[in-house]
Amino acid sequence: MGIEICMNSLCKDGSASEWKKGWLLISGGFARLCNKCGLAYENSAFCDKFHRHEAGWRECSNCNKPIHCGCIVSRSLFEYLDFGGIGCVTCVKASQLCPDTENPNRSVQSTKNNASGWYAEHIDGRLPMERAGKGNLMQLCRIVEAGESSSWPQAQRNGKVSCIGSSSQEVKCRFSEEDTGFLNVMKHSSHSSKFTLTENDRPTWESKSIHEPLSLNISLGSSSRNFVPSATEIVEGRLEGKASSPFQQGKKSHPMLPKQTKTGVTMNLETNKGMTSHERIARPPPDGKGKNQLLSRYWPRITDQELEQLSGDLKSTVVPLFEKVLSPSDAGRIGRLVLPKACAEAFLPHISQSEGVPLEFLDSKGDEWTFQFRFWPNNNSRMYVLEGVTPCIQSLQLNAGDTVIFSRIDPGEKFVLGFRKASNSIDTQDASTSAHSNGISTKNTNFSGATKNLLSVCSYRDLLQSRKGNGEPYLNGHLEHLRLGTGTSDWLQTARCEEGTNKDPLQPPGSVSEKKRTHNIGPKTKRLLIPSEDAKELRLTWEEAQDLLCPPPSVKPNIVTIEDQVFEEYDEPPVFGKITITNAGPSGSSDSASEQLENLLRTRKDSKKRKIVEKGKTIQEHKPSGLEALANAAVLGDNLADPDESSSAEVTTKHPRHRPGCTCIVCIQPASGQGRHPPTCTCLACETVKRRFKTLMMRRKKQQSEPEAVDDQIDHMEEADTNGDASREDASHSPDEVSVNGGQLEASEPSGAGQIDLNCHPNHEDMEMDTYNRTEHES
DNA sequence: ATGTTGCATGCTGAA
DNA sequence: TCAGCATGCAACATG
Repeated sequence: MGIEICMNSLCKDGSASEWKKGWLLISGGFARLCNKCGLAYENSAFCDKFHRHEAGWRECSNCNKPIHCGCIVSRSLFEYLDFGGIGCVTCVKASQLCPDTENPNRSVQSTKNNASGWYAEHIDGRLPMERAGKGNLMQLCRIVEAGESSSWPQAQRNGKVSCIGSSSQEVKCRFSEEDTGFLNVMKHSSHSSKFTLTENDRPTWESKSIHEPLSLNISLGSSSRNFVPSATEIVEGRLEGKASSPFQQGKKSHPMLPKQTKTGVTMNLETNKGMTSHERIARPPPDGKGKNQLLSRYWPRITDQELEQLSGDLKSTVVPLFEKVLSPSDAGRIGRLVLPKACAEAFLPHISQSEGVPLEFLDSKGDEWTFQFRFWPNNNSRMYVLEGVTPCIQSLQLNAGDTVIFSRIDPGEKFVLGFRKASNSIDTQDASTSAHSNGISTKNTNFSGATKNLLSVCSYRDLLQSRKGNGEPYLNGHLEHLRLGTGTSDWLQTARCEEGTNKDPLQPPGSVSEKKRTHNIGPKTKRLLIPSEDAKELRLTWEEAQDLLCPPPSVKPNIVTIEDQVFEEYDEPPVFGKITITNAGPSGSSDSASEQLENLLRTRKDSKKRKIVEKGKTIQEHKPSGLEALANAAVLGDNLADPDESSSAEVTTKHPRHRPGCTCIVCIQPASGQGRHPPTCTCLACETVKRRFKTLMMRRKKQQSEPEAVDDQIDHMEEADTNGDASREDASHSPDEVSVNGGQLEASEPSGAGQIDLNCHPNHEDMEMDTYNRTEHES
């Protein structure tokens, strides 16, 4: 260690016998001061004594006490004020603990004077207790004393982390919530005069020592009655365990202070950026029964901006209560949304009868809904549900995995049902277990007519942008497809646009029917993009596979009936690979792939019924096999051509796997247009079928005699074999059934299925020939 | 046949 | 170990 000198640049005394701690250093630790300078610092007279003639002196806006701003020595001795100017800690403290009734116009909304520095230090994990500035310590102590902090449990502190994923961010979030506690403690009870401190105003050790006993029941973001206990409440120790009903408490509530919801983090960001925070914060629940037991997963995660906007637009307080990730059951047609018991008992009216009570909700579009809030007896307990939510869920186009945010309008007894869309299953999972679900809350609540849009998906997009910019990893994969303007107006505009596109809440454009939704709950089934894994799960009947075909653009098909089955006949091979939903039912073809897929799935049921009806009918033997092969080819991808043809096969746009002149069963569909082919028909199709049947029979005989030789081939045709075997085993099936079985595409490895031949796969031929054989014999 | 309702069951995560 | 909750299911209602 080198020679120690007083860190007062005007002193630099290196011979002091006694040393004192000075101000908190940016790099950590404390300034080392000689006894003389240290005493000056302790007496808050350092700048007065040593910096008297330097620039940067300002006066407290309240008491006019001169403070040397910009000096590290005095950084903890003042706060910046919202409306400009600074306030010395004494005045700040006074305004915190006593509602400013004498000077309501003087906002002491504090931002921070040293935000970035400390913040960065926190992020870095360098949080030495001893780094706390003296003024901060004093300030904190006063606050704590005033708030009887000893009675504050720390229960809520555990939820601090959830909102952010990385460790550093956890720290960040932790501070934010703690700060919120602070904010709440310090805040004024009116909009015009409130004072909030942010993390940087706190000594670092606060988070480790004093905060340990601190409770953040007073939550963040909470506003009203339940959220923000007044200083009086704090002093009286009524913060904790006041399990009075929210409604009861509401009567004594304070107007919500939107800005007070800013957390330390938020404040930091805002201070630094001059803009409203987009941080999505897991807000500890407001005061309410059992709030202490509320799992953090239910903490409402709502950005400050959203909350501000909400409150501003509503001209009232919106109190985020809790949120819940919708389960399939919640989002299903049953119309019952299971409420977390703790949340229900904490924030919703107490109900003694199972029938419950109706509760009025405003959804994000401003629509009013009335849900029955009730419970069921369940294991000597209760299970709380909201009944009749289906229309609302539909209106908001919510699905399993999305998050609904329950808020309350204050004053008033109405609830606000916000939501946050889940972008994918990851979100769904995470959202249920941690706070880093980062969907966007999209809420449009039209109350006063001007702006009905409140929290909404759009705001989530906003968040996305801001956070993605920060490289928040947990946002990856979340709503990347969403874009949002950066400002509130954009946000609202977007929300309104969204609203405008959904004039009919019960039938939102692009929304699937209730039935479809019921059967396709969850993000995965809603995805337009079907990854390969999912695609492999797709199983098509030959009829459905038919939908994968469409005529060449310039070709008009002839209608051919073969064995009571109607075919489209093309002079040229059909284009392959596009779902056209040619027989998709009343709606016909759809524009979007998802709708088409849903139509496809929907019609599958009809197809099966049809097959049952048609059971027993004979079918032209080549027909299913060819289509099966097509179906297989459609799903299984490349290299499906016959080995004999694969070498020369060239993918064309008209018929990707069939070269010109291909004689596959599809390409050679009879051109007679006369319908049913007689058994003696010698058309190309029938001749081919017959020829292949003979080939098949020969191959079978050969297989029986040389099973091993065929096994090799089978190994390369696993998928087709499965189908073929199934067909053979189920010889009693009707041709249609056989075709169905054969046509269903197994989720096989592409490599293994790559040998399926559109033209004359032996096993398929086997199958089809079986069918054909039976058919011929039956006829 | 389909939808609704009330409850039971079993899994999961928290204590 | 147990409470909470997602979901199944039977009884009932409705078309």
